[in-house]
Amino acid sequence: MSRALVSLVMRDSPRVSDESRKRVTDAASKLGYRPNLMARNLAARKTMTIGVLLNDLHNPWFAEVTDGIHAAAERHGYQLILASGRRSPRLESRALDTFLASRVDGIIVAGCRLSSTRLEAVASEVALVSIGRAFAKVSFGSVTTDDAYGARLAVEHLYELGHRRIAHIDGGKGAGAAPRRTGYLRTMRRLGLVDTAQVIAGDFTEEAGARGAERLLLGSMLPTAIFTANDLSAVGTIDVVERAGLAVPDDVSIVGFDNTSLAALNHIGLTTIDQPRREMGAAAAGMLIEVINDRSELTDVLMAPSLIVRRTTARSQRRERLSPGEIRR
Amino acid sequence: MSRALVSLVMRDSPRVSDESRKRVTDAASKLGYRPNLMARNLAARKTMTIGVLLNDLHNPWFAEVTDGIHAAAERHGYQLILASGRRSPRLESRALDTFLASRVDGIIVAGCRLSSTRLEAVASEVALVSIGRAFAKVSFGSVTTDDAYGARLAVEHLYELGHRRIAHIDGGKGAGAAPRRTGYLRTMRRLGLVDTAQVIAGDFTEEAGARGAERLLLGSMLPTAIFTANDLSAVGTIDVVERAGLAVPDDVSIVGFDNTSLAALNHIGLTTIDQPRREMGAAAAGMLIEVINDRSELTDVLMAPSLIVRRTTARSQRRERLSPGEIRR
DNA sequence: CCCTCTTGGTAGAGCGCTCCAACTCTAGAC
DNA sequence: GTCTAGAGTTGGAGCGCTCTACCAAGAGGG
Repeated sequence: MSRALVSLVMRDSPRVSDESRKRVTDAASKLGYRPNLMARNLAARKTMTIGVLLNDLHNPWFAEVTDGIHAAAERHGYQLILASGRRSPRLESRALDTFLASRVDGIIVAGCRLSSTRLEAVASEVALVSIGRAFAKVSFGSVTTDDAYGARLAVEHLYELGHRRIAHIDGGKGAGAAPRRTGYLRTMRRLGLVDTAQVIAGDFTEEAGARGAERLLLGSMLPTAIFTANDLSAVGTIDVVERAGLAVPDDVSIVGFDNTSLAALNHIGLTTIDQPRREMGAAAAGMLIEVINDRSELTDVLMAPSLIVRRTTARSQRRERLSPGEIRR
Repeated sequence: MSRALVSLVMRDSPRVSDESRKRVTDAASKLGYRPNLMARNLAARKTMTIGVLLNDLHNPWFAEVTDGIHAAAERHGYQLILASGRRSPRLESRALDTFLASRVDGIIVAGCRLSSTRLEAVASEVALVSIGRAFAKVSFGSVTTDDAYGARLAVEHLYELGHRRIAHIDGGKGAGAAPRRTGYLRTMRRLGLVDTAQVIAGDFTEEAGARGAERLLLGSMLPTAIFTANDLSAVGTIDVVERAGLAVPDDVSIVGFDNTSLAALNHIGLTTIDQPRREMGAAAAGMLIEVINDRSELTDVLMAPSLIVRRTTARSQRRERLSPGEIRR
């Protein structure tokens, strides 16, 4: 048997007779032979692998997006290699270099904080899709939720419940933070609430949500509702608000963003804006694979968010403003 | 300049003069040259890569263990490739095949559900360390917490608070579930509580915690305390208990296991058994790298768990048993 | 009976690196 | 002035595959 024959069997080509296929597989299992992926990829000049860069393994959002990517990739015979950026642009950048050096066929970055210039450079070498963050005029694709619209849904929900003093704890430079912030501000303006709008700086973490809540409690204008940039922040905010002796939602209503498994925990029951996370992952992987196989072009896909009402929002009590002294007992 | 010289520069060998090093790097950046990892690994017969198999991206425990692995690997110049088993042994097994085909230098499996036979087969090809689950008489290493002792800490804590009817919602076939179960049973026996001991089947998920709690509420012997196999289950249990109109910890105390970020959320404030997750990851990676470089042998490392008291446990009210009717209002 | 076509198989070049042995220079030792 | 010892560099083999020819043999057509 020739080397080439074995190669054909391993790639299960139809050009082999059943007899020699059997002979090869028998011999292979007897010898414990296992094709060397590196040699194969080197010779074939493709890897059937997609590199997936996750920004923060600690945020359940990424786990759920990954599930969607995984499902779509598997359907097309692609493998995944994951890397965690651990919320550090330096590590993110390094992970991308590794992907490029490994000659992955395509890259998906989820919630990536890297500059469009850096991503553009990567995209010039291999097809790339960004999830959760869109970029203007770039040569790579994106799959995002309409974050601005999501923010609008959140604010309108609170408005309909009678809230007028609605604050926003934002996501800083995080993916999707900017459109959520502007969506909040635009909606507040449209509803005639410019005077009471306030944006507190955050960064998508629980701690940021807690710090933001502390600043609001100390401030001169205590809001009756808080819209946070994501669920993780919302949980931090709830903690601080409750510890200050205020009740959620009776004294302060809170809306998160993402509808991660965290928000869905009954014990938390967070009202939030849903992103179709699995679908986003699947859409990104699907588009990427089409592009890898030259069947289509990279585009920007916008998914529709929706409001999920749980137990952290309620009708505003319109109670008079409390002084900080009364609150922090 | 010869190919070999470029190769030396790329691996920054000390045997190159500063002058030619500069010439090479200049030319490389001008041409946008990027070493091909596959070719390098193929020729070098090593990959400087560790494959990490995570059982469930949705459980924060894995994110935290991965942080530890990452830190140790980076310190020694090793890269990580992650794979998610998505709680399915079939996918776990396939991911291991991919690792082997990619010729990773070592493998770490975290919370893996695969049989010792299967892992043994993998370990015969490449160094392997299991985190969170120990195996008897095998040729691969492990890093685990003393789960039985952790369970004992939990039960003793509850006992000291005056609880006598303590139930356990277990982790089924999950990693570490068995020793936690036996640790619970042994301690109950030692404390003379055999009669009231009861183990409810679970599987380390929130849903399992919820279902387990439902069964306990319907059962004839309502416990005053519940020890769950992990934090995720504990959260599910809390939900159901509270929804049934009982207060945690006033009516029912609850202890989790793992001390994940979930337990630490102030809003949850779960009393739990801490596992040094980062240290476990770091120890596993450290041991693996030592073995890869033939500097030591694989061993079984046992870490000490500790009790973290938060707000889901309190002194038993020793109230008389409620009938199911009274409870589920 | 010759020719073409198809099916199943094979030889050999090459993918882009590393590694080894060997080679060329200096520079210092005696 | 010769010898030796590095320091720096290089050619070539080889890692384990795929891929592009190309070949042999039997089937079918005229």
